[in-house]
Amino acid sequence: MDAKVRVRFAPSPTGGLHLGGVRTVLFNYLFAKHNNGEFILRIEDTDQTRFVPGAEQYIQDTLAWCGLTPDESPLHGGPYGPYRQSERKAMYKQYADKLIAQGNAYYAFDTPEDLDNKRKEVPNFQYSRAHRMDMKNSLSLSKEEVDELLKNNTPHVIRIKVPENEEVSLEDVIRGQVSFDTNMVDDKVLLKADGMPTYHLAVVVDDHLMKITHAFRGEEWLPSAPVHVLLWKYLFGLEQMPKWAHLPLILKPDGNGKLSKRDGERLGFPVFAMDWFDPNTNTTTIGFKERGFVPEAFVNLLAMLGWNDGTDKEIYTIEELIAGFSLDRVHKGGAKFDYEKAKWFNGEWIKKMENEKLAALVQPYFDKEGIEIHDKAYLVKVIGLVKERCQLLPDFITQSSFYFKAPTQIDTASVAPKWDAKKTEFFTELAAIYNSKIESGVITAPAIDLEAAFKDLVAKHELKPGELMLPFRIMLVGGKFGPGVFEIVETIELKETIARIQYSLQLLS
RNA sequence: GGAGCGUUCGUCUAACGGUUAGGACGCCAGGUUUUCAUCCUGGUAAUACGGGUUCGAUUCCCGUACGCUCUACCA
Repeated sequence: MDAKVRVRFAPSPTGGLHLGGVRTVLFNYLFAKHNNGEFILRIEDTDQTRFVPGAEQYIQDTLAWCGLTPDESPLHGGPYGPYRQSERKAMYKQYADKLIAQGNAYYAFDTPEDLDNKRKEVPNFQYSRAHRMDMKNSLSLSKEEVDELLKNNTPHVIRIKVPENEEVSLEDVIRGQVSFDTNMVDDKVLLKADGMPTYHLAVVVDDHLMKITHAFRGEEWLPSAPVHVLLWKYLFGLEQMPKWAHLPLILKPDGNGKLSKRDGERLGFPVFAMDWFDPNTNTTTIGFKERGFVPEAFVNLLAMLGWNDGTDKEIYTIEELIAGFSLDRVHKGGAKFDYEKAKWFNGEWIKKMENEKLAALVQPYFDKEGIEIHDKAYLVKVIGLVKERCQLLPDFITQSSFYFKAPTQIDTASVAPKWDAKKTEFFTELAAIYNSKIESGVITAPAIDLEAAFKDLVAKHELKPGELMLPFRIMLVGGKFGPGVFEIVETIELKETIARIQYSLQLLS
């Protein structure tokens, strides 16, 4: 009973991975690592009609970005492969056959049209004990008829025969005991006409074959859990069944309901982990990564959606999450996603991150803006100067581009009304002083010295510093934002400062 | 319609059956920053409702309401 913990994330490759999906991965991962177990990625691609090229790669890339690397996967391989259900197709049939032989399943020959008609005819139709004898299957037909149909390769499915008047229950790790009346459960299809298993069969067979000890999935699966429990009972025995945990849903911020891609578009925030290009629609949906989230923050904020360790701590490294994670502190209720708080998490992580690491993450955004970085060390320094005012990675562009090139837009409107000849005179002399320093070999000076010199000059001109500071700032960065004025001067150096003073003086004259 | 699950500030959440129901985000006010942001201080705001059980219910039980999920040869 003390088998090694093995968990799996089993997505179907149909599109981008959204918040809920990544959080399921995360909880799997944290649980596995906390218990020194293994985390497996299994691709559930049994529905050929919904297969989307690139989606599997996308899932692997997303896991890699988040740092939630599986121990076994289609990419990494492993002792229980293949890890793609489409490649395991041949394995499932024997289990379906076993169920038939045991009388726990039966062949059904109804066409999709038959089913459609029946659903129209009978209100609230369920393919179950109430109606199964009205349908065309190996329970309602004679043995001869069935043999004939099978011999002729008549398209058919295999359905589970749900027993009558039984109570099926499972002990959910998060929810406690959950019970179902089998009279309310319908005869789900197990093996489709194309020979592929449905999720119901595949999940049970693969979890068994892959020695899964704990099965986590979204709460939306709870209603079909009795089918899975029944299959475990018929196929492998209940004592072999993994422990189930049905995770709470991530809800849309306004109103109720599961968070969807559309909500993100409507409200203006990402829902997918990374950019997802859908080849069918030829559109790209923005991801958290591209919006400027760092993976550490993304993982951190997801962990806090439905779990906490009982303390007030909110910022966690992945190591701390692994150490503290426990399923009995996972919530039952769904959590509405709050983008404002998500950004706060990212801001906290940016503040806490090494400048060098940040520089590497920020560099692509500068490249995209066409801002050339000649000196890596200079970028690292600038990042240290502005990081506490950035929440998302692209904020570094607006907060620091003036360190690399002169602002093109100068907010002269904020200073022009109070501008006069005395100020022009002041800045002209300031530029001249800086120039003479350059001529004597000085490139820059410490901010405190620059400030002292500036104030001396202000006094000499019989002006007030308050009147000059804002104009100076605007000359340097273009607007009312940014770090301390003299820190900027120190960093961009005297020559560049003079150029910016002169440029603005022109605009103001 | 049916089944299952859920419900503490606007949001994320804490609280052995005994707390002035705590923290965080947001918002508001003040301070720091001669800008903005950060930061600091303070404020705002919640146990869905009704019955039990109990000396005492946010907490346990029942009911109601509301919400969600599922109800496919999709997962």
